[in-house]
Amino acid sequence: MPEREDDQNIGLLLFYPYRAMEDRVRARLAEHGYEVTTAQGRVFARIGPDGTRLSDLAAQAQITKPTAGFIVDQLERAGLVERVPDPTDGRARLVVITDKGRETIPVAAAEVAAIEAEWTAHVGERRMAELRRTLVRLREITDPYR
Amino acid sequence: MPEREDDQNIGLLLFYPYRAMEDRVRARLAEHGYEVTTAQGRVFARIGPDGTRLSDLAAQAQITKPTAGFIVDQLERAGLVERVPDPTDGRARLVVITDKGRETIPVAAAEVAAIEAEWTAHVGERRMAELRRTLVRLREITDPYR
DNA sequence: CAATATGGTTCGAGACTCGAACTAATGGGA
DNA sequence: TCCCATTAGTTCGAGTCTCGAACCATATTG
Repeated sequence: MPEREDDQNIGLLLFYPYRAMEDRVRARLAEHGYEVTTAQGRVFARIGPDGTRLSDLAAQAQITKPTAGFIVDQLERAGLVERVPDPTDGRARLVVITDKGRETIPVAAAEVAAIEAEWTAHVGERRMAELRRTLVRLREITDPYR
Repeated sequence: MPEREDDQNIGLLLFYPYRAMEDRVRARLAEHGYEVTTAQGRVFARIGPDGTRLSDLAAQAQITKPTAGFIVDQLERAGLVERVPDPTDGRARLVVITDKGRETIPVAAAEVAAIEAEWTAHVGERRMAELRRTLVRLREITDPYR
């Protein structure tokens, strides 16, 4: 993303807090014994409550099916997810979160909440609420899925 | 970054527009014959007007020195940057943008401007200005450098 | 029931990243 | 002046991430 001149480039500005959050959530999970890489986290975070197909994970994370399969293999070896047959389609399998995988969710959520609290303390309630609203709006035109 | 429940997780929300921008800038550069990968772009974007040391690039991009060296090797082979001796320190070298490398800047800047215009059209002037202000504030506590 | 489409996997290769160990030059003291 | 801890950068080996192309199995369509 070459681009210079006054680092107020909004792309970079979006990146800093995103990276900070991702790094801290990963660090927190590691403290609790869950060694999850960035790539694994991005896939894992997109698994729905009732499981999600590999193709859907790939589409939403904007990675190819082989890449998604590679990541799911790792998550499966780590015991965080498993592949079960999709009852509605014999070709498909659903990637579902295991009980062990589910344990990570409150840990991650707590860290996210802590970070959001810090950010709110720094910029104020109003700005944080506004930030969230604007990002939700932007998602409408920047996230091809949903 | 495992975390679910209501995709209003602000980490993800930051990520969507960031990714959209990065992808489009890269695509635009490719159209103009500049094949720059994500990793290369992130390093290139941090080279200052008078050149920057490898260690500084690594620190700012939060990658290790070997990784930064690997990327700079590629950019150098592509003719976009070169390493020149640092006149103030015999151990160091400055990574500087070549004339060819400089040609990419207006191309990327134009695409960034176009995207910002689209975003502004979608959320409004006021919200965009507010978004930028808030992100600048957040950078103060999420970017260890600067 | 053939033809096409869809869900996933396998294969081979390239890009990215790191930690550890190393070389070269700097900058303080004794 | 000379030694040595520090800093800038590279080399090495290994592991992770990513993709395109080719492939298999099951659905779906006409």
